[in-house]
Amino acid sequence: MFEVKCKEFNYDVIADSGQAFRMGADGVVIAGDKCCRVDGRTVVCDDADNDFWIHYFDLENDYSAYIRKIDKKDKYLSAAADYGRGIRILNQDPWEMLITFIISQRKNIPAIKSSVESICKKWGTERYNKIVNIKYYSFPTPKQLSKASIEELRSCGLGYRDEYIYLAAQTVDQNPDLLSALAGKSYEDIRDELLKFRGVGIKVANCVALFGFHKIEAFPIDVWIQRVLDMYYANGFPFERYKGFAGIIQQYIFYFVRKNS
DNA sequence: TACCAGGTAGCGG
DNA sequence: CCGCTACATGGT
Repeated sequence: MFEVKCKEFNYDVIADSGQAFRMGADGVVIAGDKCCRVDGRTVVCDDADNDFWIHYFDLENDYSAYIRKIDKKDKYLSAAADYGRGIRILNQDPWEMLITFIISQRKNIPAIKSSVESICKKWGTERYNKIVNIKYYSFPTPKQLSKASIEELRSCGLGYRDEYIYLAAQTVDQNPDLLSALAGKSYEDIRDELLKFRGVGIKVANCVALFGFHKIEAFPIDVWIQRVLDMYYANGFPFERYKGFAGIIQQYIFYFVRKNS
């Protein structure tokens, strides 16, 4: 258990910002095989996991510095950043991001959460955390998920994505260091390697780079972001101004447009 | 009940 | 390089 010191931290906003699919409205977060409960600025967890959660919530970084760089003349972006105060780009597991964002394509967020929970319940490990006082299922490891057949995967509501998940699980299970080897590489190298997975296009690759490898220069463009670019930035989005951290800007926009549509 | 969802692959031009 | 379409399923 520990207290969050930074100013820019709002659990409800983070949990509803579409980057993690196992953060509940009740404050319970499941990541990999760990869990915690967030109550305001208190993170309740095993003390042995304090450092894990500090990194998970990216508490080492100062988000007010990014907010200050936003062009005040840009009314839309200023409003978005104000509305999404307390957002942080989480440091999530690359494997978990790869699978969940392959699932995410052409699905709404409640449907994504539902499929992810089904997969965890079927192939994850049942656990109990006495500090948080909950029973939960860990996210399946590549080895665990590699045991799933395409038919079993489809029963989790994956639709045509069943084959994508199956192939990704086989690939990572047979190349256990494939994803960890990417951790220190550049955004471009990571993106290009992710694009080799079947079912991973530019948008999913950018989400995995951003949320799984913390490459904050990645700028995923989904239907919502595209709408904003078309409506408010018809003459071009100022990527140059936000070079190096456009992914954080993107997250404010995504949360803002989705909550106000 | 239609319509849409944090898209991608495969195709034709 | 573009634009177009099929794709399975569930949420609203």
